[in-house]
Amino acid sequence: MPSISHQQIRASMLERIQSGEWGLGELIPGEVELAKEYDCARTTVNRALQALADQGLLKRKRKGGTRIIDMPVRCAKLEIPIIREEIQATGRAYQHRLLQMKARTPPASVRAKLRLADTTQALYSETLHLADTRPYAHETRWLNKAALPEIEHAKLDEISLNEWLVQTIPFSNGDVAFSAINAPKHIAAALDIKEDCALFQVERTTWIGETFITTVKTVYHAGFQRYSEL
Amino acid sequence: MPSISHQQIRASMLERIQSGEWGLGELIPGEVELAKEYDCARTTVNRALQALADQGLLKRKRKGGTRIIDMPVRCAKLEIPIIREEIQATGRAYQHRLLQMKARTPPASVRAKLRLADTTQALYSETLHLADTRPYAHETRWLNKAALPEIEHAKLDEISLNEWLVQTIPFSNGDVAFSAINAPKHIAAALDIKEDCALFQVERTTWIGETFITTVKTVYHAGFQRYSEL
DNA sequence: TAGCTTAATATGTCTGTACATATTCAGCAA
DNA sequence: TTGCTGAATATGTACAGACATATTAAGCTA
Repeated sequence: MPSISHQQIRASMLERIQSGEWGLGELIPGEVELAKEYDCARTTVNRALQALADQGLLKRKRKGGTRIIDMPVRCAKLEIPIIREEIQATGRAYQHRLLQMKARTPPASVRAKLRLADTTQALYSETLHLADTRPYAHETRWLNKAALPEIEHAKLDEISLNEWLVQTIPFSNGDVAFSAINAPKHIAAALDIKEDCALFQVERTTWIGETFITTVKTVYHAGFQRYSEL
Repeated sequence: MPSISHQQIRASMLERIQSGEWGLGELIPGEVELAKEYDCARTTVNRALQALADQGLLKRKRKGGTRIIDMPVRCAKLEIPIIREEIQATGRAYQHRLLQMKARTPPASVRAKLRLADTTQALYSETLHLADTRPYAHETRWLNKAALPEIEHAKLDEISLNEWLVQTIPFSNGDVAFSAINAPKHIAAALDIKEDCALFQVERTTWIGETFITTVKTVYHAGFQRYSEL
């Protein structure tokens, strides 16, 4: 007879939390006691507890014991897919147009994000992504050339700059900010909508270690929604 | 001399992935081999590998081995704090105003979200959240009365409906959608901004098991940003 | 009473072993 | 060739034991 699994324990504990058996901020029994209750090794209970703590439902402290979080903070795990994937996943055809691309001296806000010196130039680009020939998103990007000398040889007419980066620097660190903006004239024109229409905007900056790679603003078509479970 | 920890192994492996030593979609050595390399128990390597797999960098299959993800999907862990906390964290004073609250027959879209029958009534409310007396966010909520009979006795002049729910049903399931909207007239008025200004909107529906609790639209003040690392 | 020291304690984590389970692959049969 | 069967194999996971470490609480001292 197989003994209880850490997943079962985790599920059982989740229920005890959701049902209110273990109330907000309350101290729950120690690992040894729970191990006795579930009739398994302490290691197994530990694993279940750590998972729940990772998930943000428990707070654990040495000697202090484990307690239910007092002020639960909702967390949403948002996936930010590659635009091509996102479009093709809905069965539509993907296209992209490189509207602009040239080396320029970036404005101060971008210099700050990429940690660039005042005089340094960076690669500026604007790309339009289309789904079945209809505008899907508009992307404004600044790229630190020093971080990516290979960029000169990339065939950016075949794959989008976006995707070239994912292939070249697949696992970078980064931050994101979500916001709403009124469409400025040139973006409204590109997306073929009225000026001042409310649009969903994602700003992202990525780096590896001390090297700042790129910062990008993606503005989606009108009515776009980003969805997630929690 | 203490032996290597699973965190160190994890960091080391992350580096090997980021540096490209282990390329996209590539098969990496098995647990036993890595354990030998890092001079530790297989369990320890396993733990590190599982963490990286959870994080979405690796894909593991029994007998198949462990490989680097071929098409990495960026994930942002977004925290959705209680508005009061969010405001007080910036050192400002929090206030809220219950603008409206009454039982009504919800429109079809809300009925669908809360899985309500055509005739059922639900509790409708509008709340304005303020930071230092300035409008911060406007909240429109529908609440399934059947799921929460205790609502009648809640003192909603003392704490916001929002917070009453967090205390009563702290750990529910849910989904969220982020989008941008042009401020409709009544929200523009409440937030004291111009009509049609682009605003960040969060729509959330929560449930426990088969019981649908509430659905809420939160519209934030102009210029609001939701930030996250990835 | 305030401040320091020490013991008690709950979680954190590594080890080595054992067995479970999914998946691949080679070999054989129809 | 197709389909089945069983062996090989990499990960998944449980266990017991040991030690590490942070933190609290109690006891002692000035």
